[in-house]
Amino acid sequence: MTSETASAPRGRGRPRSEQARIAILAAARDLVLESGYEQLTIQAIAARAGSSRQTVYRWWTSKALIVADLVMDGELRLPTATIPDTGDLEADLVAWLDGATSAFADPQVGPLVLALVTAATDSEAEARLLYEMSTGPFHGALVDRLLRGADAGQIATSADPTAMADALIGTVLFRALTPGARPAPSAAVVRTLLGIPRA
Amino acid sequence: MTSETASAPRGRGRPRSEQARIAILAAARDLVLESGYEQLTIQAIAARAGSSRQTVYRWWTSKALIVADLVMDGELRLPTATIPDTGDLEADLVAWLDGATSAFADPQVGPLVLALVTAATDSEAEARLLYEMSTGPFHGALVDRLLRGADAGQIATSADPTAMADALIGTVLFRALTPGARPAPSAAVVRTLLGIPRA
Amino acid sequence: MTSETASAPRGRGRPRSEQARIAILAAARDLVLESGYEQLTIQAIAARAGSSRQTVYRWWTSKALIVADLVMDGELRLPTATIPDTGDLEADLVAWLDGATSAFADPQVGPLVLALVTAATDSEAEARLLYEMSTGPFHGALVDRLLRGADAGQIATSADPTAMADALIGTVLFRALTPGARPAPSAAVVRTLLGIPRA
Amino acid sequence: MTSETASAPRGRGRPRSEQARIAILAAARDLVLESGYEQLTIQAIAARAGSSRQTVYRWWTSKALIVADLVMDGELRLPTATIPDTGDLEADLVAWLDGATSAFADPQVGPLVLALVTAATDSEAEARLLYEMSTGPFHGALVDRLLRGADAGQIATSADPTAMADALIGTVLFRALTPGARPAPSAAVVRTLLGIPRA
DNA sequence: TGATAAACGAGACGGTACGTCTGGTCTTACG
DNA sequence: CGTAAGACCAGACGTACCGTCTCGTTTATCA
Repeated sequence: MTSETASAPRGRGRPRSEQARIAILAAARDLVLESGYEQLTIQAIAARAGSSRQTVYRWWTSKALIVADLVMDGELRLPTATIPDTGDLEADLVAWLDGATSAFADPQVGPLVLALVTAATDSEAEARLLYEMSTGPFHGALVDRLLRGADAGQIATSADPTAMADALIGTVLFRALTPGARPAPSAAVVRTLLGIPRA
Repeated sequence: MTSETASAPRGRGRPRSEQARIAILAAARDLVLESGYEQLTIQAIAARAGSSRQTVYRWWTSKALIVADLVMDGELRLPTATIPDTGDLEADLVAWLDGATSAFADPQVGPLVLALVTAATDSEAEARLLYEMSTGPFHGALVDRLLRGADAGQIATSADPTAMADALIGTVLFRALTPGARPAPSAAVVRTLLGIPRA
Repeated sequence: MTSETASAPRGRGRPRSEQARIAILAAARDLVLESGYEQLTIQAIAARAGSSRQTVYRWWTSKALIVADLVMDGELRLPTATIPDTGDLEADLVAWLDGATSAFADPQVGPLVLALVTAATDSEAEARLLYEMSTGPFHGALVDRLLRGADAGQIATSADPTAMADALIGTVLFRALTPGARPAPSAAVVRTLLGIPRA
Repeated sequence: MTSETASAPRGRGRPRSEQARIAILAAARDLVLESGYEQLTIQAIAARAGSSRQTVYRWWTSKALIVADLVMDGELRLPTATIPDTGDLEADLVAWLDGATSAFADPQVGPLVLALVTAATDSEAEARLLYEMSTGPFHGALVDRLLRGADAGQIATSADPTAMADALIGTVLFRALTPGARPAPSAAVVRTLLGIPRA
């Protein structure tokens, strides 16, 4: 899926090169993983993709949109894209939080997430777009899982599912952005949120 | 306080110009507020400060360090720098979270916080530095307040103070980075964390 | 003619802007005439030419090569580029020497010749290049004219044409570099070299 | 001798450091010999001399004046400072010309002469000063020697001593500035100038 | 089947910012 | 008061990208 139009405009001229599109996204992904979003340049993307800078500019108007397409195309595979549902909410959330945290330590994933965060700080419009494409679905899936847990009576009556989802994702962000801090264990976070006394 | 040495080296040559230091920090603050961290350039800082680029480079080696000094020098005044302590933990935390959230809407504060976040994604070293200088103290103050609340029996036994601080700051980050989302009310977040049933 | 390739490479990309090339050379010529070679900067050339500094750097790697191109492109019009041949060698040489000397007094020419001299002192490689492009042809033309005069018996048998050419050009250099000296009259120089007694 | 005052200022304060003056001139000489006049910087001179830049600026207002002082102080030892007088003018001039030419090949001398030439092209005022301090005396000594030779009947009646001196020094300049050219042998130059038929 | 049209690579264009270097000046502590 | 030290403003250096603009070329649709 491109950032311009969902499907080919089916015009008269030469059709868009799918090969170039794939090569550019792959190059962008590799470069982000190697050096981070700040050091990412259109120049380097085009060079590594073997395409021209003009071709990049023709289809994407900003670095952030390229990164957004990485998510849409599944180039960024978050191992935490789905929240497990074994019936035990606490265990599921701990597993998810641990998985997300360890994913940031993976050089194949961490830099891309930071890239999304940085791109989000560029402008509010991009932040909204990226939220809809990446963070939003996660948040929705979390709320769904929490509601199922609530139905099963696995959440304290004091807890609000949306607030819990905010806090869970926020905790992931906090851990990603503060490599110097010593975060609380995932189990402690989940128990705190669920309102379940320590065993 | 400079990024080089805490106090003047009292050497033989011409002493460092305090006026230039202040002008540079003020210029950096203004430019961040106007256009954000991404658009911030050393060139523009020096021009607005009426100093030379060389003077900036002499004392700061990166944009992130300038932003760090903004925090140290109090150029970035977070209205949430202190956590209130009225004896009612729940009310205090709600007030703090509301204050922090509304602060992000203030054009005098929000862009600076985003600048800190972006600077943190630049490199792990800068992330650690910025954590020690800005986020870290907040986190510590939160934990302190929570411990006092725990002593007063205002926290569910299931809750872990460090986990709560992580989640609270994470929630603030989540709100800051997702302007498109509709976050849960502060009261719901705090109640969820404290494990206190809805009134 | 550029300093890179003699003719257009007939490549695929956007062709080199002849307008920019001409504007840069004209700007360099004007600036040399105004302030001399030492004060000449790439920055000022680009600014006056209305081009970017990068464009200058793309085609010329040093100030000296720009000056060399001034000669090649005829921007530097030496009124002594050709040695007259009326059949009277002595008169021709006196005319040439007077012409060359008065040319140095011309603010349109003198500074450019000094620029060539200064550029030649920069490095031996540049000196060789400039010699081949500017001084060398003069020297060759002088030797040719002298040989024709020798055939006509207008040179003393003691005289060596190459030595005479060296001395004539050397005399021009001497006059150019020593504005404080009172040089001998051109007629005396030529008579001395030709070995012809004073009338 | 300094470029400021001929004699000690005899003031009240601390007297000028003769050691600094000598160290600066020596440093300037070494740097010119190593890298040429163009690459010479006040910064590098002061650093090598172990003095401060301010001290250099206090006593010399331009690079050219430092080079002028090098000549005055004998730091630049031209092996051709005196014209031999064996009674045989032709042999003396050939010896002088050969000596001057080979001196330019000496890395201890050539760069300094080129430095003088470059300094002379900087401005007319400096050219006059340098002529009076370096080239002028040479020229005068040459004329003197030629007049003695003329008295001895060793010069063609067609020759003019001043013109010959101009041409001789000019020939030296020509050789110095055109490393790519193949100059005429010194004997040929001298014979041409003297008007003496080839043996 | 040939004209048309759009995308492609290549690469030059005017810009802006980089980080470094040097030029001159100014301000301190020391001798 | 001269000196070494060193910070100051100014500005040129050469490099890297930016986003735009021709070029020649390729690959489709449509007349």
